[in-house]
Amino acid sequence: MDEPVVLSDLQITLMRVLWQRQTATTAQVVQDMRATRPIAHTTVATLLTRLEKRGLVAAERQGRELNYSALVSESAVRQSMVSSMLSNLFDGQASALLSHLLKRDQIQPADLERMRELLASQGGKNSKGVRHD
Amino acid sequence: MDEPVVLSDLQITLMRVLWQRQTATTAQVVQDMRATRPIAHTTVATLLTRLEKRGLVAAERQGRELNYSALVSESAVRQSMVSSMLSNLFDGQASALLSHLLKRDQIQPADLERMRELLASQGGKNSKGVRHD
DNA sequence: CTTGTAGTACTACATATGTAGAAGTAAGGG
DNA sequence: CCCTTACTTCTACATATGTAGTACTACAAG
Repeated sequence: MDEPVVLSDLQITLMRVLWQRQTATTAQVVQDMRATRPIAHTTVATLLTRLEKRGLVAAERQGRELNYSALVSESAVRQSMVSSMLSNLFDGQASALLSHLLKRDQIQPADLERMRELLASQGGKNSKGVRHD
Repeated sequence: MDEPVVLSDLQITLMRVLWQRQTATTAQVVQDMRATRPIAHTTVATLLTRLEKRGLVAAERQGRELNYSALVSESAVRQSMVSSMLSNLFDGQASALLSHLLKRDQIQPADLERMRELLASQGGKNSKGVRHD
């Protein structure tokens, strides 16, 4: 297993662009990121370079442009960040996290419904068919 | 509302000591933190000073010692960290987070049961009895 | 008193991160 | 061909963080 991947908010915002578009040039990343907040082209370039140095994204030359693509999956990042938060703040108890969610975050009714379904479908008392993707 | 409180893992580890013991001297924090990993007394002192500067803990002189106590609740920290992660990684969908938990983290059966109870007690209003079984 | 002990305060340094200007350069429009 | 545009690369700097040594000091044990 690779080490846990910890990313800052900004880095996640950037990675999300790469996860959505399979691959993206710096300019495209910039464009998407600007949907949220202003940021300089060079800033994004720096971020990408650093992420590349860290082995989290791959850069491929396309003429004079660079085409970036993610080397870590969104799922993997979620994995390490969630489990880190879980063990750090909730004693590793998923129920504690859920409890917090229910108490503090206003959840859309539809979302709540979806959560119920998820739990229902997730093995009852005897969840024999353990599957993972 | 205060700004969102973002803490590093190490800082959380430290805060947890303060949350558990109502109040603690540097030495006590050091002791508790050493339960997990080695760390120098002065390092902890530095961390505490910085957290104080940030207004997250209060220091009270007790002779030549300093007695620290938390100024932010664990709940508040959970709040900001969870909601940040939620919006950053899960599009703000609690169900997506839950789904991830169910898929990727191995949850104790008892914990799973507890989660079901939580959801059951939560939204009687909107649950239209959509049962899956 | 003398001295070790333990505590705080100060200083230091490496790394990560956010931020972006400046310099260099290739490519397209005339 | 020349200039503007669009890119990358380099350099720079402030802040946060992890880590801890050194210096100073009060106090307890002889």
